[in-house]
Amino acid sequence: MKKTLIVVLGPTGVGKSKLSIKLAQYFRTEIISSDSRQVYSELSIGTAVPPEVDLQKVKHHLIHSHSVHDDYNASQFEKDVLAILDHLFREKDTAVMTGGSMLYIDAVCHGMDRLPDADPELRSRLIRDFNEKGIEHLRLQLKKLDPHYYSVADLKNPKRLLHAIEVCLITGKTYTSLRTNQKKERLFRIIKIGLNLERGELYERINRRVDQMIEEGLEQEARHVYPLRNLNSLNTVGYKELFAYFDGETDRDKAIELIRRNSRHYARRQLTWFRRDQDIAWFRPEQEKEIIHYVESKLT
RNA sequence: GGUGCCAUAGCUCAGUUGGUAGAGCAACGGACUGAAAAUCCGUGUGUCCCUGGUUCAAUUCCAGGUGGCACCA
Repeated sequence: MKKTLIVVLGPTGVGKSKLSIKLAQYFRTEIISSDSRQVYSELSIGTAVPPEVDLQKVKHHLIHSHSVHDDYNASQFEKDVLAILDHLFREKDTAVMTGGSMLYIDAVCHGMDRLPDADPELRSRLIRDFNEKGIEHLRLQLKKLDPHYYSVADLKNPKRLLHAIEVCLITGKTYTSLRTNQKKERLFRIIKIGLNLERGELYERINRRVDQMIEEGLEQEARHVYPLRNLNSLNTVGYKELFAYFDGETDRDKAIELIRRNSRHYARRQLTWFRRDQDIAWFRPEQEKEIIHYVESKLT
């Protein structure tokens, strides 16, 4: 029998975790989190890690598996998930993956091209150059290293330019030549379940969840990691806004309002990304029966 | 009940010496291959409260109405 990965995706706060537990229980299997921030063990409240009771019900993978000090990325995630699945599929026919990190989901479903690991020293040098000389400097460098990518790149986006440059410098090849634009073959079947709500309803849920996080002690959690604020892992909604408050740049209410807004913006970006994926079957989060029925119809 | 002020975008407001309007915030659309909860690009979405009058033309002027606020009774 062909093994199956059931992917539950959707905007933040829509109710993915709850449904995933139901699915995992129904199919007697385990859950892999596809959330780029829940992997960090220092973060719980602000990343909406499921409560301990839920984690007890079903085994979860890649939650609190790393530290904010670790360099983690989508490619590493792809490798980690494939290893977990390899192990899991020896015993189970299905597995559930749930989370909203778009690139991470695609890394598992489509695969990432083989590129070199980032060299921390080179990266910080390039960042320093960018800060001192501006984006024009990055553009000129890229134009020399990879004229083709330069012609199609988003020339206003420093991260994109910088990454292409570092890949060229490390490999001695052009970034273009390493981008295959091909889906990787997977040995398992993938079923994508998308959860969504009417926009106003979703925003209400997001706003309410932020208030709940504050009640549960998000401020204290953020204060705990405040000294590490420069780590990329802490460039995260729910923390960066509170850091600004701790710095005295805004007041508390303003910071909380910004968390709400930035969470809404994040949800929108997620929906934009998912919209173009034709493989997703969309449901409302409470349609458990319909979803199970849909999955079973795909399994036969 | 009387007098005065106000009514313009989802919100707070600006403006048009009469030629159908614009800021901030919010909102909306898009991109995305190893930092992705990141990063970047784009978009005013409007019965200018209603009805009538004056006028070639009214969101703007006039009258009445409705609603809100303030003060006086």
